[in-house]
Amino acid sequence: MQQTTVPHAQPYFETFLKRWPTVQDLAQADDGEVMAAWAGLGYYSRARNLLKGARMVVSQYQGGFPDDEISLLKIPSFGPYTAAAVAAFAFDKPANVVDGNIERIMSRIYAVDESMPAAKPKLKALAAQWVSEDRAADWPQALMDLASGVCRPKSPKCGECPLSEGCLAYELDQAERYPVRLAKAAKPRRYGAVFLLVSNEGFIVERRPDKGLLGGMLGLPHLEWRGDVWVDNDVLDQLLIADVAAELIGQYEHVFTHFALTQNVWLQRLTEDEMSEFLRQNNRFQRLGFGNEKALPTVFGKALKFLPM
DNA sequence: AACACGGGGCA
DNA sequence: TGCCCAGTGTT
Repeated sequence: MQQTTVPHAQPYFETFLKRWPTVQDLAQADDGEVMAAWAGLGYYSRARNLLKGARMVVSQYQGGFPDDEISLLKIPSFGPYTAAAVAAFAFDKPANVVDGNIERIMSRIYAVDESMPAAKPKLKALAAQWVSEDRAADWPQALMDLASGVCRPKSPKCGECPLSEGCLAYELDQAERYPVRLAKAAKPRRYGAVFLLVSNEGFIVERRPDKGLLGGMLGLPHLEWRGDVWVDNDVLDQLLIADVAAELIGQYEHVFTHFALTQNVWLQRLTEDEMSEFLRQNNRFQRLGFGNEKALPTVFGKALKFLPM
């Protein structure tokens, strides 16, 4: 769930456990199937690293997880948070489990005025004082539950909080001010054009390289997403199939972590023969049948919604 | 230490 | 519109 809300992640979690019930099953999974199952969740490097981690656990530990934080931390997809969380929740070991929730609680109890993210080391040190040898798993769980339900980012319910006595932010009547965050720089905007090369059976996609944005995912062909506005004539010069008429059928907006995208949607209708011929000459592309749109990241799923029914 | 990396829900 | 989410890996 790293950086993802529980309600968003939960159905994916259920699907994953049904399809790959054990770490051995996941280690043997097909990479493309795992990436497709992750589509829509975002932060796709997590899926690649989860697979790497599963394969390492099976090869190094014969499929049984190590139970100490130091060893867990060496597994791909395990960072400081996850290593501590697994040590505590799976093995009931004392561990300093610090996620965004616990950072918020600490910043309020101690009224930490240093701004995020610079304050993170200080908040982690403060959280260390709350690690308990007794009921090691219950303490971080209780703090996280308290943070999500009571010590919420907006409108904290200090009147219901068992820790309000001694909470410096509460005594200052400024709970909502913490954690202190500086205003973020405005998100830059980029512009692009995406191409729907469509036959009666499906449409053309490509497997994106493992590194970078949407790495390892299937994607639609598109112009590079750049900071300057496209010109339609330029787009027409860069069609993958030059001798088939292209029609501009829509435009949409999509927001990534570090930029916003305005994208035009271009449609080219192909016969089955034209598509087969194109695929024969362009190995990096493949056809995805209608009905499999869920294998695509959201930014491309949005483009397909412009297809006339 | 700073940056790259998705997407959805909510005020 | 901006914030935040059971953060990690790379530069």
